[in-house]
Amino acid sequence: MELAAKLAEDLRAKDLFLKDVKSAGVYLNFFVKYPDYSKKVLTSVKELGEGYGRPVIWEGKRIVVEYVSANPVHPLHIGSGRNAVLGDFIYRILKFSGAEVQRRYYVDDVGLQVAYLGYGYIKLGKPNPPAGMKPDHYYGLIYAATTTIIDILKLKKELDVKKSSGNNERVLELSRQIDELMSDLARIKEKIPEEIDALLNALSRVEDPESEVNELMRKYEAGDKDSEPVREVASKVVEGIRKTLESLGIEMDVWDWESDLIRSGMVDKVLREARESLHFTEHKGVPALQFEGLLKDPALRKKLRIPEGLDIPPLILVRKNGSTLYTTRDIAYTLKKFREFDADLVINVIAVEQTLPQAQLRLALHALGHAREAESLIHYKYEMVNLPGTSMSGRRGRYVTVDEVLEKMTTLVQELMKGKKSEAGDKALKIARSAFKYMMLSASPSKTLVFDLRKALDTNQLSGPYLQYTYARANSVLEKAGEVEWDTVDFSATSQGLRRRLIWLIGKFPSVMSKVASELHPEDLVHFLNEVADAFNAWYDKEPILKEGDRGVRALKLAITASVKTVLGTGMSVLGLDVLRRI
RNA sequence: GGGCCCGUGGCCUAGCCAGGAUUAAGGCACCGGCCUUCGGAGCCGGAGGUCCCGGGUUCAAAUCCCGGCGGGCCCGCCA
Repeated sequence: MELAAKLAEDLRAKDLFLKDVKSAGVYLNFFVKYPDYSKKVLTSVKELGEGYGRPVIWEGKRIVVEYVSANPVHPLHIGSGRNAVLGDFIYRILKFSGAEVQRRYYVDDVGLQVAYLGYGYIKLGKPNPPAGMKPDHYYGLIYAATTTIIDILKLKKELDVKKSSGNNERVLELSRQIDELMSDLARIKEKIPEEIDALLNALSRVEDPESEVNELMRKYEAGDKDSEPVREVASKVVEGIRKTLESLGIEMDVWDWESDLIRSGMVDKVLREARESLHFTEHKGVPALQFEGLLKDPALRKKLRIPEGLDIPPLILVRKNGSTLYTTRDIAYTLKKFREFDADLVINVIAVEQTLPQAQLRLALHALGHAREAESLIHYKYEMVNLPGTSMSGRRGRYVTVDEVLEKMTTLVQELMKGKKSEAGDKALKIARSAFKYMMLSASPSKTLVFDLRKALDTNQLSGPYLQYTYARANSVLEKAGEVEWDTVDFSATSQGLRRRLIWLIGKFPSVMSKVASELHPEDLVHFLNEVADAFNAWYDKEPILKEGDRGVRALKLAITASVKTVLGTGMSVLGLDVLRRI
């Protein structure tokens, strides 16, 4: 209690827009000189404009953000959509905060998944998509069909064996699994019936398709000519993905192909480094790194942000057939990202399910002598996006694509815009994609998202457009008003009701932004902008702005409106929502 | 089995890390109002809560600690 009184005394002595400070029990009550504070806030917004609220915490840093990086085997689904939207937010907030930022997409064309697609593609005689179907959608179906058929054939083989051996329990289980896959396949077949028949026909004549896929993968990694179609089909899928990102308003600076990385010799170099490392081992007969020694050091664990209870198995570097594994290549790729951009920090936006390999990656970097890179590699995690009832699966063709969500939302927005003073063009898309991004940004990344398309398309739940609408409303008032007469603003009229609250919120914006920038939590900014929009709309309804008779008060109201517009505009553009003067 | 994450009115989401002055906040859905005035994609009012459960720490717990329960994810020569 005495401490509070003492503090009050001290604070009173300093001049921080404070009228008075009183202690009340354990609390300190601050009384702000509202006219002075308001003047400071509003003129700051006026002078700094779009720079108002710019945090300085990343000033001068060089940062690489890797995001999306979906495998080139199917279209972007809404899980990748969450990744894309979050990654883009990170790019924007870092850039706004003064960092040099580079956006990279890692095309994993060397892995097993692309080999499956390439295999099906070759078996079908390298078909082109039918007219009107995007390549990523078409080849996504081929990919799902190929993996599903191969799995069915494999299970059937086992079923035959188990039947003759009389293992009834296993027979039932296998039959059930096969039925499930058959129904997945039937669903795919509705879209590409001819291809499915051709694939079934071709694959059922192959003795062991799985090992052929593996062989194709090995050849591709080795740069064998026979495997060229793999790159070809992956490129077509990537082109489709690029289009989807474009319609989301998301661009990349660099597209890195994993196969190029291998051809550059960087992966070989990593393998040589690994063999010389103290942590090198043979695990089950193949080269690996083991981290037991490193994990015993609590200080290092902390530096590398290895979750406390996490058990880290050895990292296998090379398969028995000589091909490398994803994380092995990712070691080389991480070094490439650091070097090519001379980066202080590399942020990987990757789903939480990859926590373990990302931790292994940091440990491996450290083990190979790249301590700085290991410590400066951030895994920005986000939780999964599931569909009501099920989870998505690329291998089975069970997913909701970003394209179809955007398309449906755009149509919906167009309906709503009918009869309004809507200008044509891509405005409906801009509103729709902002609504989509808003959904992805408003929930904490640490929460699982259940994506319900019906809810996404519910007109009344389009909260992204609410911000756009409020911005357009403020803009409209200002356009009608002409210039804000800053010299005549009456700052003494700032202390009541909603004006006071609005100025308070506007003044809070810089501290909100620096918290958001340091923690990279988009949801905090989303909620703040909602507060601003709510306060502005309530105020707008209560107090006429343009019709205000008192010149000084009118100028004040316009200054507040202009500041709200600036804050909303800056906040929305950092989130990646389209800022529209009219909607 | 082990590890990590999540659990807040019917549904969704803030607040939790840095415990107090928020009477637990906002949106959807629900009920009732507001278009002769600056953009009704809006505003005002109402109803609706065991902050998953149980202990503990504290003057004070949605918030911290321990133990449960429910859901998601991981524990591959997949990524």
